[in-house]
Amino acid sequence: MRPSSLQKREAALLAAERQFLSTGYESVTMDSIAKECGVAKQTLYSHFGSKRALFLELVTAKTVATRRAVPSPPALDSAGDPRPLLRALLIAQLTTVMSPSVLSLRRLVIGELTRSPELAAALYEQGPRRAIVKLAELIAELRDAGALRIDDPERAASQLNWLVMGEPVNRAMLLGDTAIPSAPEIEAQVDSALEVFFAAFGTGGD
Amino acid sequence: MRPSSLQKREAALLAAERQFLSTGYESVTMDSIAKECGVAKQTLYSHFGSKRALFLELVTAKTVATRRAVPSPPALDSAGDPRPLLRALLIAQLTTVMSPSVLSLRRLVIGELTRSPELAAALYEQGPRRAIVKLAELIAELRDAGALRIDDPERAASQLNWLVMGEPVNRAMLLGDTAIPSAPEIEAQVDSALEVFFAAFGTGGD
DNA sequence: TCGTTTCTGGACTGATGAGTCTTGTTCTCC
DNA sequence: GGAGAACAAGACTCATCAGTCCAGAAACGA
Repeated sequence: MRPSSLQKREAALLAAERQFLSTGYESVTMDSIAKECGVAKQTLYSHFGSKRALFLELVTAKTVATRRAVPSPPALDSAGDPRPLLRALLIAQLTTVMSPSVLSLRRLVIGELTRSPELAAALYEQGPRRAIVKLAELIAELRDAGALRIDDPERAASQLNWLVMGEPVNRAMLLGDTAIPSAPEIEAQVDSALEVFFAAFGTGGD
Repeated sequence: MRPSSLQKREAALLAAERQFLSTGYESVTMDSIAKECGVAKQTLYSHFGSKRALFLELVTAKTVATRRAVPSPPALDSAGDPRPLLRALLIAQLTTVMSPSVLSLRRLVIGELTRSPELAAALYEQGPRRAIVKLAELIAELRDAGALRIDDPERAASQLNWLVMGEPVNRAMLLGDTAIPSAPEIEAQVDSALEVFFAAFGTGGD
């Protein structure tokens, strides 16, 4: 294995990512990928075997990379105000989801659902499912610390998650990247969701 | 215009709908549509002009048809319990959205976003946007009747909408039609959303 | 029944794109 | 410096598909 071989491989994945994410599977050609990353078409085939295989590898890698980009919930520091913790986590999650490349990946995978249900299932597990599980863990801790009045943390996590994500994700899916909210808008979205959440589940003040 | 001509046209749209919704735009051929509806390819072209035009007409018609399938909120009958009204409307909306053909349409349009942003924008307006506006109207009435404590009915409507729709829509987008909830599950989903909503915005009892 | 319009069936064109093959070149390691 | 692997460049095969063309059959209106 030549060292330059790996570089070419990375360059190919990068070009493939850009093209697949921006125009979908069908309308991308192996020639255009080869041209963009300055590599012979044959090299693509010797590295990945087929267009489909390249696509699968790309999407899988991107899915995993995105999962890693979402931070874990912060440790619970004694009995401080629970809201800032939830607020920070939700802002981080929403900001990650609202990035153009994550949105494109989501659109791409949804469009390919019939052809590659495994990709979509993986994205579901690594994305929203995982986010909600993380959220549920934090919510359960807060409940145990007496800061929330909640029966089913998992359900509450899902509700809070979609209270935050529903509108922005739906808009971005159908209206494109111009509908991506700014940082202050993201904060406002999280804050108004938390108002509802704490009005429903909060114990003490506010 | 021959009467049989219209029938052929309808048959063509039906076959096109089935095929486009189940496998996406690119992988459908004019030959396969012609074959399925028992019509010569030339007839398709004389009716619709091109594959793209057929697709656009199909999706537009289907979008409008779906909008019409969602019932309007019922009239406010004096000062009864507000919950059954919201409950009935939300169940109807969620049930409509959770039908296989509506879900497929949504997936299809999302996958074609780069190629046809107008279609996606139209779906957004006729679908979620419209549902939320309807919901906001009802919520505003309930607020005026003293049943809810709410500043911004439109925002509250969006929150309630995604409290109900978020989880099921996301699952159906990524996990396919096997993730469609049953009727009792739909009711349970609406009920648990309404619990949160009324805990946050309700005035009196409960 | 006659003339017109519409449909059929299938052949045809032209373009495109996945995947292969060939020839020669450039690395890397020994 | 030489052997073998990985690469470049591009020609080539083969299949598919949108859209056209045409000759004949069928349906319609008057």
